[in-house]
Amino acid sequence: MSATNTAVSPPVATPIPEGPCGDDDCGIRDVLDRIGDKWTVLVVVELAKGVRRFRELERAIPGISQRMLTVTTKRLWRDGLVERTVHPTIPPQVEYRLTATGRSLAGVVEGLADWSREHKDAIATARAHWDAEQESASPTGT
Amino acid sequence: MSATNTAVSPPVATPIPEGPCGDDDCGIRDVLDRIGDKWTVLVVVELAKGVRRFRELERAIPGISQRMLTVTTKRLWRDGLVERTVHPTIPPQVEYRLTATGRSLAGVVEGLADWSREHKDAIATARAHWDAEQESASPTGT
DNA sequence: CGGGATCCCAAAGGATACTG
DNA sequence: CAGTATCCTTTGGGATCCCG
Repeated sequence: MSATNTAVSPPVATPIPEGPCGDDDCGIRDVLDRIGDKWTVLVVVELAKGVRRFRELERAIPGISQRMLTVTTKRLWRDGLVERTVHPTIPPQVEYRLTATGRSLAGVVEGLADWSREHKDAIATARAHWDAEQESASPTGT
Repeated sequence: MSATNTAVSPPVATPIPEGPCGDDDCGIRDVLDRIGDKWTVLVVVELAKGVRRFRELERAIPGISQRMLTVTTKRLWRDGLVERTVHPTIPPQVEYRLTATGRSLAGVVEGLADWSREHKDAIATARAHWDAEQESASPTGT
């Protein structure tokens, strides 16, 4: 099958680059490649609250498409950050829960959220200020 | 070794205010929109080491294009995370340095890097396991 | 040196339809 | 319910040229 595009099936080729620390990278790229996408951390945060089924996650994370939820959970599962329990009932029931590694990630992500809450006002202010300056510096005409 | 949580040491006690964090987002999206791109944190980490000129940053961060460095630094500047000092000499000289907010972000990012270093092996292993299982579960051709 | 402006491509992600 | 397969739009970001 010639997959023209990135579908849901192949998360197969995602290299884990080497992170030489002490000089530049530190392996930060590695983390960001893992959690820097649009939904991963939200799923992790939600799962940090307890076991969730697919639908529950979908409802708990407003705006996520079911495709992205599938992709994201699969990726987390693959990386050993979540466990996936399938109950072969009808209708099917699948439970997701964080592994120990996943929980540690949730802890770190807390630090991010914390930082965000602390500084988001300052950032918004700085941004507004900057925008004002730029506008007065380069008036667009009319 | 591990900065499991709040790694930034806020000047005033921030005991996780109110509870938007008990329902969904937490404001994590906000952080990720800011640092989730390809270069921002690398620039922040580099600037955490001291004042840098444009060229110095470019050389310190292998792979970055000068356009992305411009975009990234400007974004950080706009958000009040870096200061930008222009020396109107010939040739021009522009210095970048982290603001207090920027430094606090660098601290948080340290937590991420920390987590990455701790768990990257486990993740790589889990991933290899997963891939093996999936391959044996859906043989592509043989 | 330190950018700004443009072009262009690749990847991420949203919408929808189908299945067990 | 819990996915999978496709299609299509949006965005990120690399390459290149030009300018003060």
